[in-house]
Amino acid sequence: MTDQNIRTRFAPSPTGYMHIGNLRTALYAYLYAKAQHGTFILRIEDTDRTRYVADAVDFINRTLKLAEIVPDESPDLGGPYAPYVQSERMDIYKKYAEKLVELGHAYYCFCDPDEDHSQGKFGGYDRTCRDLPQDVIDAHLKNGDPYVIRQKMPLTGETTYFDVLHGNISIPNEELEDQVLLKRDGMPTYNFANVIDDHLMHVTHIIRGSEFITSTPKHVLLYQGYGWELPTFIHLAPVMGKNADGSTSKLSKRHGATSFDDLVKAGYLPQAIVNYVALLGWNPKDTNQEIFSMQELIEHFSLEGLSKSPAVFDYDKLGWVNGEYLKAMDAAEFADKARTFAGDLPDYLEAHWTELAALLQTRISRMGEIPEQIQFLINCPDFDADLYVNKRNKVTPEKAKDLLPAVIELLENIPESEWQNDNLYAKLEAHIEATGVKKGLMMWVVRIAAAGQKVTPGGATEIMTLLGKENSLARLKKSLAKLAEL
RNA sequence: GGCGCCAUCGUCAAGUGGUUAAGACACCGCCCUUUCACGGCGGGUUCAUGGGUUCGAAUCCCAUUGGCGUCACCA
Repeated sequence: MTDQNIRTRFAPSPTGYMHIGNLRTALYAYLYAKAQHGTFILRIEDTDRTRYVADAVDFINRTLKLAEIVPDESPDLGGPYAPYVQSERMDIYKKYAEKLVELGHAYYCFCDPDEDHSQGKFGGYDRTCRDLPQDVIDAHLKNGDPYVIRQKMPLTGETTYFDVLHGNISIPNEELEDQVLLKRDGMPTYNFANVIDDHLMHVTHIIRGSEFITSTPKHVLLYQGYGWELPTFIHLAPVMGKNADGSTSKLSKRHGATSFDDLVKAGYLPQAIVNYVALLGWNPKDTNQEIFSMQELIEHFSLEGLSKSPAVFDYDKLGWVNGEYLKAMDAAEFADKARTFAGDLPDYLEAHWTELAALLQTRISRMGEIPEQIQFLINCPDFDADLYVNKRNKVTPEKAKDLLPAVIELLENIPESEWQNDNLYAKLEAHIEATGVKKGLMMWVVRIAAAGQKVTPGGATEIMTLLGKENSLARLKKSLAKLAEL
């Protein structure tokens, strides 16, 4: 029922940034391996010295850990095919590159990359080095001249491979250039190291982005050149972002927070991000469920559920998923976590934080909204009398002016020690009954006068509870004074 | 531009020749309500276009259009 030998890998280059598209690729590779009781490998592809970023490997480790994507083999963990960092495997690539030359599928090229060459089809180089006599090659090598090793592509015919999502894909061989395998600095290129490592590490399923669809024939030719068995290819559709004009393009920084890190900082829970991202381009075949724990994702995951068309990243839906996680959180846990996003608070709010957090818990879709949500409790907004207008409850500024004095008097008689929500509510309710005013009208007036803002987390009495007696009355009086000017 | 991939509501999507074309987000309306939110109920000309194949097409084929990718000593 399960194949113990399934092995997938995530092979990022260390850029210090975990794009949401890469995270999704890692997730799917992980989910597939785990769903099949297989092995998930983390391999670092750091063959570009010019793009190396310090601490980037730590960053990747931390990110994967936060996302609960845990490798079975990695640079830190080691494993049967260590090392798992490409820059530590240079001798391996050199050996295999030379072997491919021997096999007749690659050749030495001594062209200078900075020099202009006769323009062949492929721009900066031509294929003349293919035909270099052996004695010329030997002389260059003996002389210690710099060189690269290029793959020798077939000039005719086409190369076909099978992709789980797309079926057979064929590319005419004449479209394939004699790509560099081993660079001048001795480092392998992605297209080479990737194939060597995937084979050596016994990767069975290559799950990666669709940008590699066109270069896969080159990889296939490499496997065939060595006489190696082909892995199974799965090319994922890209994650898109929505542009201001409504069009879409591959998700990038201009679409806002698009790295896992950015999203966490914006107040989305790691599990919620993973949950949402899992659904971007995949959906379970056996359920309409939308909220999944990592364990549930593993249980439901199958390659058949992968989508081959691009998916647009939707912050609204992410917000909904995150909101579901937020609401499901233990109240105390939410309060703690939310507190770290709230910033500096005045004493009265600090004292009422548990209540405030409870009000926020069902109202926000991400923690980053908290400061703006509670700002009105710290500084009363300077508001206009129009704010009192509410059609449904038939509220007008005039009515507010009529009702407020009695409320203020009532509240002034409530001792500080009895200034709690239930009591305030009870007192106001009694007052409402005594005066015969509609509850909605009265509460609206009080809430606006105290909050100075149309939409608030919590109703009139809840806000006054948070503000405290002194503060509430000060606000009410000030509001009344403003109304008196009318 | 060559080559390649893709195409179901605004978005994520189910669907694999015969369905009233699911579900979710968003949106709109109603209910609930001390505002908002939560929750409940309800709503919407969705199969890019044009040709085929077929008794029958969102499903198969071709073309067109559009989107995306790729064409580095980056990955």
